Amino acid sequence: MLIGELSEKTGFTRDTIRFYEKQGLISVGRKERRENNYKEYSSDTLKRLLTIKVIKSFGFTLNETAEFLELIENNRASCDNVANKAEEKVKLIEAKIKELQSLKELLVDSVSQCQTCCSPGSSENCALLEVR
Amino acid sequence: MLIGELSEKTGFTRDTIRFYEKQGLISVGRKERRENNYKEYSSDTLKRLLTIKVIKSFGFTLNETAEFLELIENNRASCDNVANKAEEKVKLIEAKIKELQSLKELLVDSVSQCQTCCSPGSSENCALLEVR
DNA sequence: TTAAACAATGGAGTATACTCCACTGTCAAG
DNA sequence: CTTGACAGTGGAGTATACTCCATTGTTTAA
Repeated sequence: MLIGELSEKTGFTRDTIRFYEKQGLISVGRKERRENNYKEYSSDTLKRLLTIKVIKSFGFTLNETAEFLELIENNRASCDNVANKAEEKVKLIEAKIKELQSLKELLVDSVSQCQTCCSPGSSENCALLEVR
Repeated sequence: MLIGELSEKTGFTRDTIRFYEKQGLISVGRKERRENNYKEYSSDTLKRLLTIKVIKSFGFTLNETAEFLELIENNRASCDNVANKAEEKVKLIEAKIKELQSLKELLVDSVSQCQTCCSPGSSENCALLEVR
């Protein structure tokens, strides 16, 4: 199929598919062309792109996705391997959540301080922005 | 003071200070130069950079920081204004946390499915990466 | 036939926040 | 005097994931 059809079937834009091709996530051999030089994308490529979509939906980056794809290609994407990577990602997410929680608390504290640090309607700049 | 001293006092690198200057977050007038053309940074600039540091520590972007700085310059950085912006940021953070929680759950669910979708030691690729 | 859509390629831009590089000039210490 | 650190400027790169632009060629439908 041509890139337009592939785009339709995968939900990725043509440009994104071209980008992935450039990044090496998918490939089209020189021989896989029509007479007019248009690239003929195989159903394997379609499947691969849909797999990419799944992996990305788990929050993995393109680089990480590429790693998964390599495991799949080598038939080494076992549940162990996948679960390990997923657990690592879970840890990163937990850390990020923690970080955001801290930031949120800092902001909430700041806001509540803010409601007491100036008299209402005061035209002074907020003391919270002052150097600490 | 020269940029090296300013860098030391603020914790920002020289390059970062130059970057902020280029972005317009701080400025040095043509007249504020030494005879050798070295920029003379005022204590006001020092204070401004330290304020930038505070605002950034609240999780605001450089663009948002610039908005705050403008409010401060115009003596309009009242507690109301600041609190409003902080509350907006809190909402964004809450949304992001929610998003990350969902992703985490998806991954945790996937991992636990992973432990039942293949028999131990199986050499098959994990079915979780299959198209859904 | 014509115009629009589609395909290809190469290159650059977007957003964000820096960071590095190359080069020239100045200053300070050995 | 010499060398290394510091200052200036302009330009480009890094990371990430696209997205847009310009141009040329092909196909399709009116």
